[in-house]
Amino acid sequence: MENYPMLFPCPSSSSSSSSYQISTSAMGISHHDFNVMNNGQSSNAFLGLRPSDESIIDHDDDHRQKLLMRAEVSDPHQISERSIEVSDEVGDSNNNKKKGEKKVKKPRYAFQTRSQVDILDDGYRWRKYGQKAVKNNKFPRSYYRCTHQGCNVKKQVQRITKDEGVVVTTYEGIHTHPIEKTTDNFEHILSQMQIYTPF
DNA sequence: CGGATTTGACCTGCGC
DNA sequence: GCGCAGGTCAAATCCG
Repeated sequence: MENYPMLFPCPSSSSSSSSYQISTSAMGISHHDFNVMNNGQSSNAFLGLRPSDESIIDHDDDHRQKLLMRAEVSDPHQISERSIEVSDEVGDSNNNKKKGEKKVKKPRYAFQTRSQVDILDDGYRWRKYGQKAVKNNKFPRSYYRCTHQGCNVKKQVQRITKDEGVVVTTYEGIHTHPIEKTTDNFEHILSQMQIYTPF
């Protein structure tokens, strides 16, 4: 089984409606329930019955709408919490922009993880190319690029002021290559997360 | 020595 | 047009 990025926009969605395929194969999150928060309303989505399975989450046509998903690990002994934000900014496939052409934004996926470390091992190799202080946040935002040749995926990592234990990782673009480390990637992330207990 | 990181400068988009 | 904030570049530096 090859490993692909955890999330990617549905490529076959030719209409203007926005749907997303969630590939759970990359990180083996095949047995976790996802509670999808959408404008305050929640509905359940179960992602990835088997490692090769994909689920599609639809949402309505508001062009810049974001889905907020809260994921909880089913195992009660290993309760952690993370949320995934899907920013609906999928451009056309033509990324080489010429002069005067409108800039095409790539889809972005943001993950919130409760973790002591900023950099989670997601199986890809990243090179840092910038760091910037952001407004209303005492922690700087770091900018990374995938080091794989020809792969233009970027990610931003930022710890939030409101809750210093939470790291927001934003991915931009789609990897053009399989994941570089194939073993236990998601377990690795889980092991780096602080256990979250609501009490 | 080569690849990764740091960091100030520069670029760009956006709101006023 | 101007200023601000976010994003990127690239030279210097670090480090294995």
